[in-house]
Amino acid sequence: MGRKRNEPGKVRLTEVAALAGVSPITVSRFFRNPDTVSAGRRLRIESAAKDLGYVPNLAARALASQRTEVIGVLIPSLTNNVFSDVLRGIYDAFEGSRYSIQLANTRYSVLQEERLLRLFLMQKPAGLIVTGVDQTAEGRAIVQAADCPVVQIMELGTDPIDMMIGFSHADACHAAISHLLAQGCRRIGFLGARMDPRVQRRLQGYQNAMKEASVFDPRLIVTTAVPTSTTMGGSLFSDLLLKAPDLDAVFCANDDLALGVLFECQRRHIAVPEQVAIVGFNDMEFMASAVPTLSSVRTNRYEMGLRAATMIMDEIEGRAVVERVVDLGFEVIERQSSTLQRAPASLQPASGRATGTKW
Amino acid sequence: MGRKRNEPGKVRLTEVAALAGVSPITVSRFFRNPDTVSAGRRLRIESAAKDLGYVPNLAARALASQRTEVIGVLIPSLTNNVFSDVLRGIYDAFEGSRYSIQLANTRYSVLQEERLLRLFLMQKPAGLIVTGVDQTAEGRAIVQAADCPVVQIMELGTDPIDMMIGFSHADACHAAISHLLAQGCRRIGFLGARMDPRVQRRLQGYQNAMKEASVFDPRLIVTTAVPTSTTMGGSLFSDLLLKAPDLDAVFCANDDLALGVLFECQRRHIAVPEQVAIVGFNDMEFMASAVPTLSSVRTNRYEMGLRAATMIMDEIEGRAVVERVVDLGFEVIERQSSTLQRAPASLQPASGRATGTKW
DNA sequence: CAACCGCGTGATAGCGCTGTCAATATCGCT
DNA sequence: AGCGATATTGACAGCGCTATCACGCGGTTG
Repeated sequence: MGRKRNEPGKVRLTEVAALAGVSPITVSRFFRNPDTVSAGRRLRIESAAKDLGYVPNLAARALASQRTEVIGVLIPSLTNNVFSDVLRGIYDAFEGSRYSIQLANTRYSVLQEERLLRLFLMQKPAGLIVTGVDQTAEGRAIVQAADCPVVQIMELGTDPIDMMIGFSHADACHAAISHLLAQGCRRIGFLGARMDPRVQRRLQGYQNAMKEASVFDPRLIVTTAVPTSTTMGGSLFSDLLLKAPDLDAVFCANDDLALGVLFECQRRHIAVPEQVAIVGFNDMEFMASAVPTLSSVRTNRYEMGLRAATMIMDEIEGRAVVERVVDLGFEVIERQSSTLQRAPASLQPASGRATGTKW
Repeated sequence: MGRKRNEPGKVRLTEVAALAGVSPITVSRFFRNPDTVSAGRRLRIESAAKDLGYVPNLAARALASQRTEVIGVLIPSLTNNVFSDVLRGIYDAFEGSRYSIQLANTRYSVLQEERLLRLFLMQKPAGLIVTGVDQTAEGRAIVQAADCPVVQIMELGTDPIDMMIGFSHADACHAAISHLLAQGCRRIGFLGARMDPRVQRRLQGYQNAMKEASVFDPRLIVTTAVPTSTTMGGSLFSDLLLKAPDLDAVFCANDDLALGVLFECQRRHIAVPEQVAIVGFNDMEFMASAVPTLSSVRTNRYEMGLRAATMIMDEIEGRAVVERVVDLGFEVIERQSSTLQRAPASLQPASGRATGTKW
């Protein structure tokens, strides 16, 4: 009965301890906090471990210590480059730290998200980063059960699970529309793909801005549930032209769409910005090199990832995180595609940053 | 001495077993393989687990069973969308399976890669997916020590660690240059950024093709170590124009560069393809919607990820993987940007696929 | 009809590490 | 010299699960 013992050739803490002439617990301490071990033993342990090629067993460590150094990250999509920027920030922040990242993608499904959160829970993660504020009640409960620091990223909301970092998509879009209105545009179209919660909020910002200026017209809105792409930008724009041939500007909920609109304009010989102004969203790198250069709304995605990760680490390591809801703001980048002769570009771009609650 | 016992309120296998009126080991079996437990107990265990909100402890499972269900994935960059396509394939393949993915990025550094492999080793991964064939000897040793299925992706090589899936970058580039030569181009530039091993191999393919056609000229090559971007495409092209004002075509080692070249041509009023033909690499989505549409070399990135993951799972689960080195080939997609009047586009695009060894 | 098989179940011991507490060594100070 | 404070080390037990073997039971086999 029982299981067979300790196959030879296996290198455990015990083997290292034997070779170094110390007790196993001292070796354990050496790996966790070298400073607590005297210099002499430190050297002996170090060389013993190297000689034997010792590799710590993370599972045993996690079981004994009742915690892990795994940070769970939940994002809706791997394809959308918006998230790769955020991820880069997250990975950069954890780089060199003892934490490792477990990445999962929800495919924009809250049920999937729930399932993945449950999976994360089995690992007893040290921290969680989740996208958006639209978790199910069940999802929130699971996160709470994980009993670890949590950061919601990408958006802001009134009821954070724990911590939160993002910006107001509605306000950002509102600012972009205001810019177009200031340029004299009145028939401003809205193109949106995928229509995830954040794009919905941009649409809300658009509607508010248009209504405030008394130029709202539902025919100016064209959306699709299909994911964003450059080609989709072209076809949504074609649809829009049918519904509203008199339009003078287009706001695109993604830069991919904006690029597609630009190409479609080139194809149809529509002058940009003279006949149709274009503004995108996210300020991807290519926007600045297009011809004409494309206006967009800059969002601080890399910084968002970086700071979310830092907030998690601060919280774990007992450094009080005072700013638990961070508004990173945005900036409307005015380029040629939305700069009309009749109203020369102002030198100070409109930018938004939280001063207190929502701005 | 010792540690305090079993705090109450904690739900372990034992608690579920007690409520269901069976032994803990039966509950363990139920979770691992429900079929081995009789129907009556199965139901009792199921409801007991649900009532108590039981969550298995992965660390304990891993420690006791001496294995995990973690697949380690090493890629050089999160920003480069080439890898996000591969990743999507990998995630899709493991979707719904019991495996979870641990993703790490090497930032194109073999030392970093070594460090990350060592980290993976501590988790006793069930499988590894690594990018490229240029691991250090030390890195290969670590991978071998992991004693699990390994797939190298993105390229092919003569000495696989275990399994391999990719295509020949040199051949793919060679085919693209052959296409341009067939169109009558002779002064074909090469633009490359980052110059990682795969881009180096594309450059090699370019050089071979140009030399075979006796039109090689080192002044036609412009590269940079800086990462690729659309803006970089424009500036590399500007550099190239200074070195070789008489060029009639440009091959770009990335589609981002190709887009940048197109914009730079628009800016300088250079007619594409009449004055300068353009071919990119990877066939990103936007290439087909540009004006003019941009030629590129299609690579099967999504399928590569999908199949790499499948190979890993097959190997773990004992299904023999016979095709251990898979050449996915590529396809030169001829679009307007490289279709010259003097030589109308052939209806059958050049495509390459391995027939035996290297083709 | 004994021997045998296979299924479902349980008892036991152990996976490799760390939390806890105790013991000892070292040091500064009165 | 004597005392407490601090640094360093060790013993022990246990983290929650599973590998292994043992056992009972009904059915098949020669």
